[in-house]
Amino acid sequence: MENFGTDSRMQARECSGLHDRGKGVKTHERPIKAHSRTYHGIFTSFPAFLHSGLCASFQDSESPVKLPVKIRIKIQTHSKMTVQEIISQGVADAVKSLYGVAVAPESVNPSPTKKEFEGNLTVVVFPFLKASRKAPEATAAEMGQWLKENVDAVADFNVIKGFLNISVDPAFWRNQLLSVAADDSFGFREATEDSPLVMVEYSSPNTNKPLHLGHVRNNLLGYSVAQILKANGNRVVKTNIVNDRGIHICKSMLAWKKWGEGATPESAGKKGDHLIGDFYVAFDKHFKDEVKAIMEEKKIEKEEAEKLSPLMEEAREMLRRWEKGDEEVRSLWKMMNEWVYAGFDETYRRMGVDFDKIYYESDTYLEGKDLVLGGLEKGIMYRKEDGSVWADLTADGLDHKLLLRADGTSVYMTQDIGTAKLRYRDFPIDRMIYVVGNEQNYHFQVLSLLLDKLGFKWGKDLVHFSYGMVELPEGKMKSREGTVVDADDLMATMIADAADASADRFRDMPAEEAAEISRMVGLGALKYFLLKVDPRKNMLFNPKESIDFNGNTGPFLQYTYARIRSVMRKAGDIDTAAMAHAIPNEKETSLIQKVADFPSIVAEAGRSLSPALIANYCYDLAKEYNQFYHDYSILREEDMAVKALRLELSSVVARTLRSAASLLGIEMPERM
RNA sequence: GGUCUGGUAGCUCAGCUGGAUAGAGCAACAGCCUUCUAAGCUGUGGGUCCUGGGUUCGAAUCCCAGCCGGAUCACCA
Repeated sequence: MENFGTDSRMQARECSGLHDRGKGVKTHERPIKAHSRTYHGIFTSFPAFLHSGLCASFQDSESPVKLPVKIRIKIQTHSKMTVQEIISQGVADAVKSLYGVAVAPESVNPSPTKKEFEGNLTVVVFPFLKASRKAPEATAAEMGQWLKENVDAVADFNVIKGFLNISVDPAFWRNQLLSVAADDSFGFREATEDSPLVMVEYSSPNTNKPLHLGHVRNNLLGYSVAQILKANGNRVVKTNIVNDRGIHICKSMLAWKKWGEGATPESAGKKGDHLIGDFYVAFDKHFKDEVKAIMEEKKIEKEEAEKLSPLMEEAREMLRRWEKGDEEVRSLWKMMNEWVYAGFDETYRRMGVDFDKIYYESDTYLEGKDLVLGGLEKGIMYRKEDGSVWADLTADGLDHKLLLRADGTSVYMTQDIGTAKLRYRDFPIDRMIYVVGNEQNYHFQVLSLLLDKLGFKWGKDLVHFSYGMVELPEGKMKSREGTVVDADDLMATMIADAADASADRFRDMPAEEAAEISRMVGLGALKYFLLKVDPRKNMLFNPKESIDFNGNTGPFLQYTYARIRSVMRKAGDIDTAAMAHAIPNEKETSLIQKVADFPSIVAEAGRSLSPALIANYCYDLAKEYNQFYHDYSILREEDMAVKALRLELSSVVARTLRSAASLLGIEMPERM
């Protein structure tokens, strides 16, 4: 059985040093186990982070809304209220005025009215029944009447059971549109010097093979989370820990020495990471053959035969030489790693992700030792008779954890402690987010505790952004033969498919522009496909069924954007003055309402670190716009005020779509 | 076995800080391009929201128990 969820673990057993955080692909095939369960939890156990200062304040532009006389003074202190905020405040005032009970406006939370009912915003009045001491219907009616009389924005209301549906004066929606349009950074919050400094670690590959689908999910999630945090006014440092040392690299190196015949990326005409990956596969093939031969010759079990393998012994010897700093091994290692980095850089560039600071495990793997020994002195750790050093975490509901072997060498955990130390030395970070697959949940739980004990202020609240595996249909994956869903291949396929799908449209277009659009669309489809689902969930990827370009997809968003841009090109300047008296119709109103939601979506995505939330918002907005586009003409509209309003609305929708998509790393083509 | 986690339409998924008749896309079927881009729009069919209890005016959503799937519990990383 091939299983990508565990291949590195299995190899690691053979010796030491394989640490590939960025993966996360496995076959659909499952081991037979009596009872087992999976962890897909995103925030392992550090909810404090979620409630700390990551939410945004937004809505910045001047809002010319008129406020009701009675409460004007109170509201003037918040001169930039959105329609929703006006209603929330109004409801709070209604409860106070009618029933003498104080309610926080933030707790009111009016929701968009369902399509089947009349109105824009709905308030559920059940929570106020205690205050009113009346039936739901009577309470809703009373509050509705009060709002209609006292809040200018409220044009009308209706009551169904305990639901108070409020119709907002369309003029307020128009003013909302104007205020959104005037805000160039609508939905985003600028970072200041005092903003929290957040470090996001993602990708984290091994240097023995190219990036594959699991890394793609990791990279896109990490990049998107960083974008979302930035949009919420955080200072963000994107980082990557490259596992550039260990037995796995030695295997590739050994294979290259034995069978490589001096091949280089240039001579082989291959990206460096792919070339190294090939040698890794070659090693494995020879190793397997060798083990099989030994098993037959000596009539022993596989495990014993593996121990006797001369090939593996050679690899181990190479690792020992590497650790001693042997010049020949080191220079080969350096050369081959350079090839891999060149290949990775190309993949990252194509994917559109980047890093502010890259750490290499060869630099950090010795770093944690001092901290552990320091912890030993402080009594945080203890030493066993054999000399190994442990932490006792039973008080926290976990086990004893080894930190230094009897021979004094480090383990994975120690390395991560060391890396944390270096990072904190380089950046005074307030928070740390590790984008690593859910298989490492336990590791990060322990790491959090240990860093906290060792005095890292962000240790306790570190976030393990834990995402699910990408599963492939049964039998599809043959890792040892190197037939993973390769990141470069996948991207190339998507782009080629996009080009095919667009062939007709590209006829009158320069080849260069056509290629650029295909690139955006192909990658947009891939990114949206991977980001629209809840990160916690395992996801199925069937390479045979290519990713769709229709329906709830990235290209759908891009198409909507390109369509609007096309209209805007034909429209010329918007007559803003004409718009002053336009009254939006029902559809326009609901679109404005949708757009106005964007800042709160960004804030919520920041709180819950959820690219999927952004993706779903994009889809809803595009869907709504397409309906509007279909039902109403813009350029042919004869009423200039209405035309101006529709243009402005279209322009704002396009801008919001582009902003939102940028949080997912998706680019918007001007035409397609 | 302990811990964690997922189970919503044929398929892929939203909804989960409790609110109205559970929503999309794909697939199937039926419509809409002399009109701003049909990668679009409209409609039809399709559901024991895993099961059973509980809390509540109200549960897909919260709690408990169970069933099914997965991860993890290494001197591997």
